[in-house]
Amino acid sequence: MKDKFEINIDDTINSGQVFLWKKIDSKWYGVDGKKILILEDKLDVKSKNIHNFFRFDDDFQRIKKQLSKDKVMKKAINNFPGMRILRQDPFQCYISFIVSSNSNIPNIQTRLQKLSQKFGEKKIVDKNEFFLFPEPEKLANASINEIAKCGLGYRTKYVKKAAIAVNKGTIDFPSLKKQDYQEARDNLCQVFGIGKKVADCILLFSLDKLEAVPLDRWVLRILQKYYSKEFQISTKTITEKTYDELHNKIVDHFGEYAGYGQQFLFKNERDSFAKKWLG
DNA sequence: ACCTGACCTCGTCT
DNA sequence: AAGACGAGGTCAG
Repeated sequence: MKDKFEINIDDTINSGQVFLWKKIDSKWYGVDGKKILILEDKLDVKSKNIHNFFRFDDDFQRIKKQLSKDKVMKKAINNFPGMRILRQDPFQCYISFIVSSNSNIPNIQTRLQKLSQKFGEKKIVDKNEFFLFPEPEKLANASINEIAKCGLGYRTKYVKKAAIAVNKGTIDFPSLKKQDYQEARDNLCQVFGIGKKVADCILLFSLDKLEAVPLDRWVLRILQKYYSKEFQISTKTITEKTYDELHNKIVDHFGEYAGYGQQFLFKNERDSFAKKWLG
């Protein structure tokens, strides 16, 4: 209970999970699907939205304790004890990570802002203008040309197809939530433009699969740097096969909350290189 | 089955 | 100032 008050909003927002957040006069405003969430210094613990978004239903102490068996992890958690994994709107999360491929954070943010502005509903909150995240139907029916204007490059066709899959019901988020990790991931990977890394992001950040560990360039670097003995990383670029092998070893080592742990390692390493976060 | 290269775009660096 | 580089990957050959 006490722990709920120790959340660090800045660290949580700036950990590469979410992109449509903006700080205005010491308050964070963010788009989460069809909602605009407002985060003040002290979180409103009674708000159902906040409860859900910050995963208050998780036993964070237990997660922390289990992950801290590993020394490097323990240190990373101690550096950012107030950071949390968020439970995002699944469709927004899905599109966000599809457009994230081979990109950096400012770039991803711009794309999502443009998509929302073009296809999402306008909302005024506290005299500030926001755009809700577009409905699947809206993106599914948008022309390739219009989507391309949002600066998606070759990801344009991914987004269009992915939105169609959701609109048709081929991809159904509530069902994916009920499936186990492997099955849900296999299903997500059927979508054109979703590989294992992107699938893991969607699973971890919006579908309650805390054992999903997105293996990106950063995580590989981290593993090479601190875990060369535990997991021998042969290549810099990860292949289909090595992805699963490595993932299995990681879950073996860190346990069922490995995905949660990955976030701490990631945040810790990124901040030591002072990468750009959201403003 | 693996491995390699191409891929859109944008911000940053030189 | 223009050109190269690389960024939280994926797909096709």
